[in-house]
This record gives sequence, C-alpha cells and structure tokens, in this order.
Amino acid sequence: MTPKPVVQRPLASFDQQLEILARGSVDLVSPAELTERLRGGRPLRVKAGFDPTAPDLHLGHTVLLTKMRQFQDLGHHALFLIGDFTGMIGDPTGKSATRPPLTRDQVVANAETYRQQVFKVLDPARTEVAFNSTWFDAMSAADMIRLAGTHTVARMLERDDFSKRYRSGLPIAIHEFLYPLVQGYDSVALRADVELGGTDQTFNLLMGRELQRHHAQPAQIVLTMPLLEGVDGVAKMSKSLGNFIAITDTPDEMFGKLMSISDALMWRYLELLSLQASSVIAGWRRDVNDGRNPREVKVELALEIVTRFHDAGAASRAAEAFDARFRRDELPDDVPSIELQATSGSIAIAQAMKQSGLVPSTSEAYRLIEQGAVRVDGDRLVDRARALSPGEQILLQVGKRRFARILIV
RNA sequence: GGAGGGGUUCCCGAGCGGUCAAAGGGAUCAGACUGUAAAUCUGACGGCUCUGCCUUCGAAGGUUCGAAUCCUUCCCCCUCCA
Repeated sequence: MTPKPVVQRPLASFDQQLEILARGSVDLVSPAELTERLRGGRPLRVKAGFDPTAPDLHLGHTVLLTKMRQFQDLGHHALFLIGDFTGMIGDPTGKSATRPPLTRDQVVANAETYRQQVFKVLDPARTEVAFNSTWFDAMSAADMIRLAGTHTVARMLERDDFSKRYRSGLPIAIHEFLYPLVQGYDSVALRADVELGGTDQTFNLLMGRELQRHHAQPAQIVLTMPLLEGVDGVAKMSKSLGNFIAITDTPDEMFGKLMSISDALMWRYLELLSLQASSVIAGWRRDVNDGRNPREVKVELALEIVTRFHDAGAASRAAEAFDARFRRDELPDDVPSIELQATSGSIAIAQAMKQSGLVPSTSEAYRLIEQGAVRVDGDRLVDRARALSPGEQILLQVGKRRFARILIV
C-alpha cells in the first residue's frame, strides 16, 4: 500500500518522520500506532499539559516544547494545555503538601507569561492553547463520580508513587487518585492523538489511553521524554538548584552558560534541544572523533539556542562578545561605573570591593586579594592595604567575570 | 500513652570540658592548566575598623577559670512499642 503524501509538509518518509519524532524519547507507545496514524495523513493533535504555576521556563521545560515543535514542523497541531483545574489537586508527588489553589487572575497572568515564552519554540499558527477548567467547571458532581467509577483503587496503586506511599504507610488523599483521571480525561476532551510528557508522567499518560477507549475514541500515542540535566551535568535542571538556563536569560548569559557545559552534556543537549537533523549531529560527532575541537560544536549549539530565544543577530553578537572576553581577554562592554564616597579621607580597597557589590564581605575581599584574584587597572593587586583617595578612578576586576569602574569622590 | 535516638558553619557529616571558627566529603569561589569543557593540581571557604578583634554548634538559662561538649527547661525531628 502506497501512502498518499497528504501531510501538509511531507518532508520525509514515514520512517524518517518516526525517527525524528522518537529522537531522544524514553518510551513510545507505540511506534506502530504512531506510524499508522501518520499514514492517515491528517494533522495529528499533539497534547502536552503544563502546570499553571511556575511560568518562568528554563531549557528543561523546553524539551517537551521542542518535541512539539518537531511535530509541528511535520504539519501537526500542538495542544498546549494549561492545567488550571488540575492545579487544584496538585500532582501527587508525595513530597510537597497540597498546593494552595491559584486564583483566576493568577492563572490568567501565568497563562500570558507562558504565551510569551512558549512561542519562542512553538509555531503559533499551529498551536491551540487550552485550559482544562473549561470542561471540568462544566462537569457535575455526578459526572465526576462516573469518571471516578471507571477505575479501581488497585489500578491506581499500580502507579509507582502511590504504591510506594501505600507500602510505607504514608497518606494518600482520595482526591489524589483523581489526578490521573482528570489528566486522562483532558485527552478525551481534546481528542488528542498524541500526548507528550516527562517520564514521571507515564502513568497519567497511559490513563488517557484507557479513558479515550472508554469514550470510544482511538487511544492516544504516548511519548515520554527524559528530564534534562542542568548545566552541572548531574542533577535535573531546576530553578532551586541554580543549574538552569532560563529562556529569558540575556543572550550573553545564555551563550556563556551553554559554552560552560561539559562535552558529554553537549551531545545530550543537542539531542533533546536542537532542531538540527540527527544526521547533522551524527556528522559533528564523527568530526569530533576525527579530532575536531568539540568547542566548535558547542558554539553551534549555543548559536542555535540563543537564536531561538532571541534572534540570529543577538546570537552572533553574543558569540563575538564571548570570544572577545574569554579568548582575547578583552573587557566586557557593560562594565558598571560606580562612585564611592571616601568618608574618612580615603577608602580601603577591600571596602571599595564590598561597597561596589563585587564581593559580599570585606573578609571575602581580603581572601581574594591574597589569592591573586584581584586586578586594578589590569595589574594584579598585591597590597591588601591599598587605599583609594578622592579623585582616583580605577578599573577593578575580581576573578574572570566581575568588573567595575570605581570613582572615588 | 510508653521506650529510645537526634538537632553542628550552604548540604552531608565528625567532634563530646581547653590545643575548635570547629575533622572529612560535597557544593561554591580563586589560582594553575585549558576549549570560561572535563579531568587534575593548589588554596580559600562566619564577620570586622584584619597579622588582632568579635559572633557561631536548635532556643533560653545554669555549672566552670574555661562549654559545641556537663546540668535544667523549652521547641522541633526520627525509630520502636501501644
């Protein structure tokens, strides 16, 4: 049987499409079903749910968005679902206490922030933003009970988190059992063909399949993506660990952070964040094996990501600024100028460092001076008692990244 | 309700009357080396008016020349039994 190429942008064979869509994924249930649905030629409805809190996205969140974008580039339709109703339950992770429900205004404000950030990755023309309160607010208590009646406690206890808690005698509130059902019902309401999620979502995603079957819909394909490691390469990227690259980071910050990741992590980032074809990335890998400096590949990655969240001009400027500063040891062009008052005739250098915000304490300042980390007008400072007099103007540098022009008045 | 164990500097974790600003590891910062990579080496890692002084070891009192270390009360965690 010859598939008719009726997908809107039939760039690739179905096998190639499958390869693109499965790239980086942990689980795909199932490849055969996905291929079959791709062959159907209809743009697929690809759903991913997002928490109505935490609208400050970092690259970890964009793994799913990037995957959605890959679907879009093959002609499919993204369903960006904001779980404002689900937020009342809070995903049962067992670690945090029940979250306080957000107000309507907060949800609306967060949704707007999402909109601004998310469309750096997604194609707005092929994206539908939905709120699950739309259908759940309209649901009666009787409807909810019917929904709850579709599954058993035993079935719910299959979920890893629930079974662990049950076994160790930790509490599971009744409403937590509703979470997978609610999320699964979203797929029914949206008539999702595919749902994307992190590996921690597997149970909930599979629940969608069952509920769709229950409602006489074809079961959605489930695609889970791994959690992205942070810039330290160890823990998952998270705001609280400080190992994140925010999508609102400035071009310079973003470029610099990407250049600082390890070579091993670079390949991971390319696989999960880059829209480059796998064949291109494989080529780079061969080049590096043949002796090409991995740094050059990292520059490609940094350029692509900065371009995505800012633009190509910003990316090349960031690359240039990075080279100037770290390869040619030039000064950054945004050195802050600070005026300091010499209250008693002069001001000690350690004091100036603290007051200008270059160090948190004078103790820290003295330590850094003793370690040779401080430069005044480009020369290493050795005299820890160096005093600055009114009228004096110096360029102060602490380590490789902290700079200030100080004027004493 | 009963029995026991514990709260130490960002995190883990030693110390159990003076030699303790407090071992060791992690994280972090700085220097060296580099591709601001990794790895490695070196050093630092409470504060200050900085070669000395001041404040920390759950909280408040007390004993002592001297307490993170002993006593009292209080607060909070954990384990076992009921």
